[in-house]
Amino acid sequence: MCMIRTDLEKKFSRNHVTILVGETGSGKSTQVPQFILGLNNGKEKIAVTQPRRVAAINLAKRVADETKTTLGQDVTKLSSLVGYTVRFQNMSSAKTKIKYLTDGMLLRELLLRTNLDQYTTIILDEAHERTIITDLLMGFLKTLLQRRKNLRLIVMSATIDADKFSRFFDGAEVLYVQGRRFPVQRYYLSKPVEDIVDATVRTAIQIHASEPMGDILAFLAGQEDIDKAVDMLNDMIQSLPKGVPDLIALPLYAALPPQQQLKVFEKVAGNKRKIIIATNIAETSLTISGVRYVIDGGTHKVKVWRHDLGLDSLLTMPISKSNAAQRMGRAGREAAGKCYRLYTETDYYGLKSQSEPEIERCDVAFPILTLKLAGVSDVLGWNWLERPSKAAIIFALIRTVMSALMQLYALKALDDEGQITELGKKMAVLPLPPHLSAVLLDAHQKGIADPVLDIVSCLSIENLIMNPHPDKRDEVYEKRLPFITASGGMGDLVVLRNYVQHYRRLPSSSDRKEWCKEVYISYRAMSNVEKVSINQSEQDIRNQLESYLKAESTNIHSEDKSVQLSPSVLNEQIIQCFLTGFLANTALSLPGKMYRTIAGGQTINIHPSSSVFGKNVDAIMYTEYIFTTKAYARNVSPIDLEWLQRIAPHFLSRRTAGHD
DNA sequence: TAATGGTAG
Repeated sequence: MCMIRTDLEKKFSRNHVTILVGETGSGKSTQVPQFILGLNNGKEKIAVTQPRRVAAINLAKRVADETKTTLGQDVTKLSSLVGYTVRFQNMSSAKTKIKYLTDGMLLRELLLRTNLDQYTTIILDEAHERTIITDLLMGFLKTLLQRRKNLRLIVMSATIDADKFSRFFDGAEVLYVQGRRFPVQRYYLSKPVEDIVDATVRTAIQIHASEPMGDILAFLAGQEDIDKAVDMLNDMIQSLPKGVPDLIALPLYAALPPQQQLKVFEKVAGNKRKIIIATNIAETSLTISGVRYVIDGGTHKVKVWRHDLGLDSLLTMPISKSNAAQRMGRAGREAAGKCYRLYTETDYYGLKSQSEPEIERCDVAFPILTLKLAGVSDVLGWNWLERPSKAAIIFALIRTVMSALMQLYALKALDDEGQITELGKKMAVLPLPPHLSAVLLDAHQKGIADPVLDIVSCLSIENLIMNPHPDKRDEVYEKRLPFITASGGMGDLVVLRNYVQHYRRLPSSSDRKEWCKEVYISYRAMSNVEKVSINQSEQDIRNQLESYLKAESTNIHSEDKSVQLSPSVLNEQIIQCFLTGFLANTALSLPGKMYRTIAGGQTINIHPSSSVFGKNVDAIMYTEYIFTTKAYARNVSPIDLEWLQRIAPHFLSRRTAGHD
């Protein structure tokens, strides 16, 4: 770091709030906490937040190495100076001096113990990524600093947002540190290309034929393009002239089975070169050593919340300059590198300097409920980091916040005056999106939490059911068929529960692994849904949710009734619980296998991956609604119109007036 | 009969 330690220490001990600017890899995430620890004879207690779990865990391990201490909970070890806390693992104790944690964890601590008295210093790392949670933390911390005059805050960021952060914290001092990085040569296209997959493949072959050894990392937007590029490269490799080294093409995206993901980290033996074709997972989340060449396709997929329709859409969009810089940097981590941008230099200068913060593009039901829980009544006037300057932004914010408030009102989390209800408080504490919290609490009240927990746990984990490569599709679907048949046409939620029940009944972990592989379900994800044996420091989702419910049961009558019910009656009741959370996601049959949503009157189709696809049912409920080539409902269950009439008579009669 | 950027609790 170019700024010397004593200078930084002087500034940190004097400043209430400091903005520290430095590129990823400058060592600030491991060094700064150790500087702080030295300030006050080791009396400091430091929380360092990270947007991602892996980063929190790895940083804690590195600092433990550097300080020659062991990580952990074990308080008998005097040396347990460094620890970490993430959702599934707590490796920290009351003695931990430097605690790395995900920003979501710090947010929970803040909501449960408002003053964060256990810390003397809070370090928010990677603040420039502008996740919803980091943004919320900054707002809450700004208020907290007024109450806790002795609390030190350090916001660490890449260059771009430093001034904005400084202004937000009333002109906090901005300090700069420089990391060690190698130069990366940039190349642009002279004119735009039409087929980005083809251009990526040709660039890769050209690098391979003419450049010195070193691995290649290429960025494309999605799984489809990546699989296509890998297939094309594998075909072309066959016809490489003799004497040219071997080229090994590997895909990388989150929905890929973990085993295949690991392959990108393996060193290739001998005279060979690796090319990894990845989504933006390789931009921040995974670092692959040995990369000297980057090919940047210039696009990524972003989730955009259409509050007018109440649906998420996934769009392929141009990246921002800061994404481009991050991608380029991947070529210069170990030595000088080269970056091939598959767009023109003019196009580059036309890119936005950064992507829109998450809070501006996503469903804000969760952040709004969080603010309400924290006692904020005027959510529009709250000190949002994004101080809206343009009327358009204010308008968008109002519309987004209003639709989130309406959703929360419909879920009975807010009352007529917009105040948080008792139910809303319980919902806000559960680590689930508001809709799923509503479902689970309803199930708990009805005494069927047990089976609903199976399903809710599955829905709240990412990349559980994987998408097989087209070659293997039929084979995998055949293995899944018995579980679909066993659902008796009750829909995808019941199918999901059939999977969990089967998994649970398998006798050994190798059986479970093997079965997951057959049906293309992620074993790693499934073991987070439900771990069969649990260490003290580990918890799975099902257990975590169950313990929240137990803490709630003092005033709710809830003995488990699910075992007394026949399977079909139970399944009906399960779906009725989901209706209380997903009332807005219901649709009635139209001629021609189309459906019309009850709430908005839009036409939608059942996604072909659903077990209800092609069936003739009067009405459906779905937990996911996405727009790709058409509007699709995914995760679909048939529903009975009587249930709707019973649960929400007003909703149904008002909405279907005129429907014939 | 079509298709799933990445995170977090």
